[in-house]
Amino acid sequence: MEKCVNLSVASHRAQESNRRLAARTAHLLPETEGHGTQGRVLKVALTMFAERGYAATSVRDIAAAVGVKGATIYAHYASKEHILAELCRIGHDAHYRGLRTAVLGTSGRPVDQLIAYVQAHVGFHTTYPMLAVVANSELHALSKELGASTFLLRRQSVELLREIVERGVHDHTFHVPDVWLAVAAIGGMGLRVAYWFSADHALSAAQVADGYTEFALRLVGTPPRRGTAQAADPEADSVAQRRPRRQQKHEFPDR
Amino acid sequence: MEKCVNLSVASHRAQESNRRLAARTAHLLPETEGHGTQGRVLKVALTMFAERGYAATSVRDIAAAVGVKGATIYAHYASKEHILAELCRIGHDAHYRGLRTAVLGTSGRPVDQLIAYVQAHVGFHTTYPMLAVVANSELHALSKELGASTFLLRRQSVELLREIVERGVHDHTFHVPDVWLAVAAIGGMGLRVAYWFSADHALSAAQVADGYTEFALRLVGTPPRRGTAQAADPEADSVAQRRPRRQQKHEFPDR
DNA sequence: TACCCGTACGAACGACCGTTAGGCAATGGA
DNA sequence: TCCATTGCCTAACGGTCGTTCGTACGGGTA
Repeated sequence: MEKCVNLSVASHRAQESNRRLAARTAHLLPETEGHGTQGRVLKVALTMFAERGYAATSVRDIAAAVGVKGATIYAHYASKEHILAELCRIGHDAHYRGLRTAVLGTSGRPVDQLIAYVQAHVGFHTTYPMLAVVANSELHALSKELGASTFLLRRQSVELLREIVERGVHDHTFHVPDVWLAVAAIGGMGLRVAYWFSADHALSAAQVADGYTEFALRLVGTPPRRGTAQAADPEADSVAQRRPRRQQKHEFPDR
Repeated sequence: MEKCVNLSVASHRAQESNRRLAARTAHLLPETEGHGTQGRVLKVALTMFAERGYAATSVRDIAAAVGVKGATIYAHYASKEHILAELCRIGHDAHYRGLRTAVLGTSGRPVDQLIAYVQAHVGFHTTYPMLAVVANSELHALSKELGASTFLLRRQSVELLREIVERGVHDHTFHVPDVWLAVAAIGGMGLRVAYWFSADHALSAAQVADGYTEFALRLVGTPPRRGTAQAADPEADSVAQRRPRRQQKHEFPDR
């Protein structure tokens, strides 16, 4: 046993079975993807925070991967925590805006809104897995001050789903034992997608989104329109039986 | 801005909105709960790993909370990673054994097995939230050698659910667009319970387990026997309409 | 009595931590 | 040509990290 095996070294040998998430490439938002050193720092930090965790990633680690010395980081960000804060804000902001845009672009019926919400929710987690992992599982490392705007966005995302479910229950299209429980279940199962999904997964992002949309509709107790989904055949898009086709691509680029 | 604000200090000021999990008391298994220093180390480490994360918790932090000096920890554990390894192993072992016992105590019909599985799955996450959080979100910090047995247990837990769903699809009681997707959704939504559930939650552990069981049954497309769940009334136990009553307490102590 | 073993300690090792200070070269507008 | 700005550097500060070493105390055993 060596004298001093430190965190970053230990994390480096993480290989396959114990990977934190399946995705291998950091995907930042197109409009946020800067081309200078500052943007590269953000992208590298995203990858490392997602794979090793915030606390296990040092400023020098990020700098080395960017191709710069540690001190240079501080010419672009006030502190390591500010980098995390920006990533969390970007992630939750994109997430919430995606949900909001999708939901607002529907008829207004709770069923349609739920479909749009889950499509956008799952779509975000398949398109930006690393952003989702960092924004969700490193949030606790953020101080109250630096995380304030992020916490607000997260509350709004949950609240948006809660209102949809509540309205669906109210007009008797949804039937759930408890509104909050359904919100937690739908939100939670979508969140977990970020950990196991990757571009080379057997299922495409659209298939995952469609499958989870079907699951969410069943979860809230909506009666199936025609038949129910068939097993084993990935082409059998059961959601298409309820709506003409998956609605707009909810602003996330296709893969 | 101070000269050197370090991780442990920064994590200490995490207060409310950004807490990693809602639970406040570490709950180790009764049979694992040692009374000596070794047991106290395990319990304290569980709390700190759950709240701050493995990498953000130092050996001296644990020692101080136990009331002992850092060097003493090494009289009981070979390394910090060995503590994490033991916690992960305990957690996944209890989880898998709970699932297995619950499923084996049923009639053998996929519906009954799924009910038993979800009850045990959710029950574990409400009873041992900290153990679940550590065992799941700190797993990536474990080396392949120290985590081998844990990785195996996790694969077995997922495989158990996969077989249940597969058999249900095969005998036409379940109808899902994709078996693996249903497994991921059911497993994932249960896993998230550990993060938001606590003893003083508005919903009891039993209500959460029953609600999620209902969700899982709907998710796999089982036709409702009589009516569906009613909204807003926590006493309306929809699962009870399918089965006489929640089956045995699947070996987790009641709260 | 002599011995051992489990438990706990202070001190230290060497590496790494986040962060700052100060300097140097290139750039571009006045 | 001068000057301010930008971007990056080296070096260092004050700590903390995981871990080891040598020691000491206390109780059970031979």
